[in-house]
Amino acid sequence: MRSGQVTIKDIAKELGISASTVSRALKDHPDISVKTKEAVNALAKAWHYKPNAVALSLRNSKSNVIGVMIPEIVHHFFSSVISGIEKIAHEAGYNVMIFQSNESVDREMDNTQALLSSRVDGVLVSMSKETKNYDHFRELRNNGIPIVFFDRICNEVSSDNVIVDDYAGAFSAVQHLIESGCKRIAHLSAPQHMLLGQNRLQGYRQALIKNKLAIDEDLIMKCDSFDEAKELVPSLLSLSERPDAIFAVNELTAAGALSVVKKAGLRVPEDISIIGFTDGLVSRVTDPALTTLEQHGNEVGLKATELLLERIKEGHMDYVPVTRVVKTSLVVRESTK
Amino acid sequence: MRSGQVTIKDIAKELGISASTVSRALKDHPDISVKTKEAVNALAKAWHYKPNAVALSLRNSKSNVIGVMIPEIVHHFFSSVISGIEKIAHEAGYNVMIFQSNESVDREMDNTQALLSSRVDGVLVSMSKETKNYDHFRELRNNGIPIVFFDRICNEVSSDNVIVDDYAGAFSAVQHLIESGCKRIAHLSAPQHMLLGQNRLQGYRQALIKNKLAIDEDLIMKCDSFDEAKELVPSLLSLSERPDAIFAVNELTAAGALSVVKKAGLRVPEDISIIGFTDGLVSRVTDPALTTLEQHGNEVGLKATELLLERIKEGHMDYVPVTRVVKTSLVVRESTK
DNA sequence: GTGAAAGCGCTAACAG
DNA sequence: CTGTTAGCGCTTTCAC
Repeated sequence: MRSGQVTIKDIAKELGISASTVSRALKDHPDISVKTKEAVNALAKAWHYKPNAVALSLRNSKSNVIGVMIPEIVHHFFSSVISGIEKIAHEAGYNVMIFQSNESVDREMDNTQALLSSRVDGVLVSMSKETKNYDHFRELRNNGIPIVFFDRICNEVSSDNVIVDDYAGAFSAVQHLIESGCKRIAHLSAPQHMLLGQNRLQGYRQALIKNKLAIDEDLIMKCDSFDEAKELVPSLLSLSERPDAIFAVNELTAAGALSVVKKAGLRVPEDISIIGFTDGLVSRVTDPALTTLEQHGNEVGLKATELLLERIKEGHMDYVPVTRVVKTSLVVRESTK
Repeated sequence: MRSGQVTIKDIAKELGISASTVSRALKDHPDISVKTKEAVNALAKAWHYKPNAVALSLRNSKSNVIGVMIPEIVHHFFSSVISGIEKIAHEAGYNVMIFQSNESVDREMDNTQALLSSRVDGVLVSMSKETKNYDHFRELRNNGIPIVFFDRICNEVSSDNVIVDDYAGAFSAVQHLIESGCKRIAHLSAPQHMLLGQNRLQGYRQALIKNKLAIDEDLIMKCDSFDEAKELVPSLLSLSERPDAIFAVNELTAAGALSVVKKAGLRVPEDISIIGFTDGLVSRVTDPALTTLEQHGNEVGLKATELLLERIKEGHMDYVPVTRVVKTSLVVRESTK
């Protein structure tokens, strides 16, 4: 067996013909005689010939690879996005390269260099929490590499976005709580420098306003993890007028809140209703199971990839960016009335 | 701005020198004059020159890419493995390409073709449940591409493996139950055509035997999902001599069992202890929180990648395969005594 | 119908 | 110290 994989040249030599003829035969070029084609194809098959994608990339200045940069893979939302990306990409003949930023801008910038070096045809990005400077993203654009941001998007770089409808989702969550009779609804929120955090808080506020309920700033606090909920929710419960519902910015926070509420001897949902934005399967297994807003990560991945592949196909960078929105859906389980 | 990215040629032309000089200057070759080096580096920086990894791959017959093929990304265990892979790979200057099989052999074979075409330097694989024929993996090997299997390994192909110590993990889980006073321990198991399923069952059996407890086949059933647990566990509880402990093959199954047990009015862990193999964060949020066997997916990814990179470095295929084992650890929470 | 040559970007051997 | 050449694998004019 040759060292390395079989090349067109190997086949050409064996058959006593030229490499170009083999190349044409393999792609069924009309000029080539049936006899030659058959011989070439037979040998290619017998020898397990696989076109060298690297050589093709170089020749065509097209790698058929898309890069994905996310904060962390170990996060149900992101892994479902990747799953969607991988599906669409492979259907279209693209391979997917993964880069984690681990919420660090430095890693993000490093990764961008790797993305640039790899000559990926396009990039899907969800920014790190730390990112405040966007030059590295601009550099991708400047090099003709289209970007689609998803979830954690970046308004400062002209590029396409796919986002979850955080505002509407939050609004509908709170609306649901209100319709079931809740009046004092607390919000455990994400940091406000993230668009996502702002939008969810806005949805919360607007739902209260629309229903003519007072907004009590004491009922709003930055709290977005299981442990933080364990730490901070007790203070909510000891308010003179304690809340009768909690809207949490993600499901783990909701689960933390649930656990605190139960430990305090309060019933869910009778005394306090709880609802969370979801990104995992935690909500199904808590007791009671949590009512949530399904974020459809998979869908986000699909949409973002479709958009990116379109941009790649267009082949130029002077397009008008669009923002596509994936709707959340309310999944009512047992933690709300 | 040029179309496409800056090349060595662009820099050479601008500076009126040859491409090879630029190449050498960029890698600080001792032959090149300081003046030239400075000029080249300055321009390279100003023009944001990035070496074209595709051209390098072609020239060196080395892509610096490793391929990862897993059943599903949306699975906490697998995403933590990928996270470990990505970390080590990027530290070593490798990029990571992701391929999902979705538990389908056909996709697995397709993906293998893509892996071959992409000229990846090595592959990390966790097999699909469906895979019974291993020729596609052999083809990778035959083409000089080292494989490291992890978790769902394949004994029929001569290659390295990294596995979780399912046997010892199961053994220690059951031992823990026995030490806390349980005598009738049920096992909700994975399908037995999977090595993992066999090993966990064996660990269970051996722990019982070692402790001179009877093995009751009625207490062993194939049941490895949340929904299946909801469906099948009631029959366990209605046995004339009902179990006083349940050892589940994964955490979602354990969570399902927990939910059934509680609905039946039994207390956990007083009446029935529950323990599960873990791969996620579900165990922390159930009530009571589940005692589990931590599988250290991240560690599996690290180890597998280290091994693969070693093989790639060795640069030949006549090595003696090794199997590395990642130990599980017992995390005692509230669902056992 | 088929072959020769050139080029994608880069580097290493060989020449000066 | 620097340039020329050739080649990694493939395709695509341009010849014949």
